Amino acid sequence: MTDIKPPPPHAGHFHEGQLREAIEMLFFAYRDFTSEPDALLAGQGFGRAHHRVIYFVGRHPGMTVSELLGILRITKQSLARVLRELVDQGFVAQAPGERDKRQRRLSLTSKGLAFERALTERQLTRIAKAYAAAGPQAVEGFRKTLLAITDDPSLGRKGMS
Amino acid sequence: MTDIKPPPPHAGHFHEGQLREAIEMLFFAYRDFTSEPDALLAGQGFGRAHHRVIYFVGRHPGMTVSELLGILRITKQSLARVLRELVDQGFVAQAPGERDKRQRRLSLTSKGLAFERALTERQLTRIAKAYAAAGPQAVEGFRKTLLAITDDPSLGRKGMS
DNA sequence: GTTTTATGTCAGTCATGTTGACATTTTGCC
DNA sequence: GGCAAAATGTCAACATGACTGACATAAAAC
Repeated sequence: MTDIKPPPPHAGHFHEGQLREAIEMLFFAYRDFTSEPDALLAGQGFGRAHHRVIYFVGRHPGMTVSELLGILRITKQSLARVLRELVDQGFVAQAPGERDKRQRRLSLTSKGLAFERALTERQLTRIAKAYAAAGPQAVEGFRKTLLAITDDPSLGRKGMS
Repeated sequence: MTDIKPPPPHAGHFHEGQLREAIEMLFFAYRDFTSEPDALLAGQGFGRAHHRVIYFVGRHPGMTVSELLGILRITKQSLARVLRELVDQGFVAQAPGERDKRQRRLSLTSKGLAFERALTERQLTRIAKAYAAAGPQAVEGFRKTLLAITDDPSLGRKGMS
């Protein structure tokens, strides 16, 4: 009585079991995917929040604090602590904007760049192995489906200029 | 000098840009995917940890605490707080094992079952839409690739019986 | 010249994870 | 029968990363 459920009327033409499999795959994949850089981060007294900042600043050198907040979707108070530690310890550099001097343009120092590579390398390797094992056609389906799961793939990444 | 990097020697036959796209897609998809049930959870004074417990107990009625700990990969102390709240508020039931009376077999009450459906429905709908939009072939690639990203797809789910 | 924007900061709180130590009940083995 | 191991619970202390609310400053924009 507790495990046989009628399919919900809005589930489209997929079985609920297939959809639940996706829920669980996302949970397990993300858990494993994020677990690797943690040892490296812990060695520096950092956490995942630091990784995210380092990653996106490395990806978008010269980005503003506002842009970073838009990507991470956290409050500026949450970001402030993490960012201050990274700046104080010489991983991230801040520079006033040229046109708009209120902005603090963010970039990685060479120390930050080296750390970013060490952190991201583990994840790149994991993805590379998975992509190679799955094959190009599966990767295309992976990309297409994952983007469809995301709220709006264009926002929060490059859309906010 | 900061954004042109040579491809790492171990990245296989995919460009680093493609691999970084995957890193970012996983981040954004998972963030959006987990964001929806939060309002519902907050209304009960719960968080994501409660959702995970409710989800997996609903998925595996009669599971033991050890099995749940193995899936979630958190400490028993972390689980204890969440589980106690769910039991106290009548979402989860505990029953001693028949053969092994040390065990507390976990299951959802009818109240818990109703809440599980309300919570999971949002995520099922999201996946169903994405699957429908992407098509069966893309879904197959999605599954294959996501499983390859996961450490060992057989462990931590059904393999520990 | 006033308002808005970009950013920083202080203070308090909450959710969720951790480690370490210890208690209880039951099982399983000699 | 008795003792070790297992399944679970619990207390205490702590770290991380999120939140809200309030206020401060400098620069840009109208």
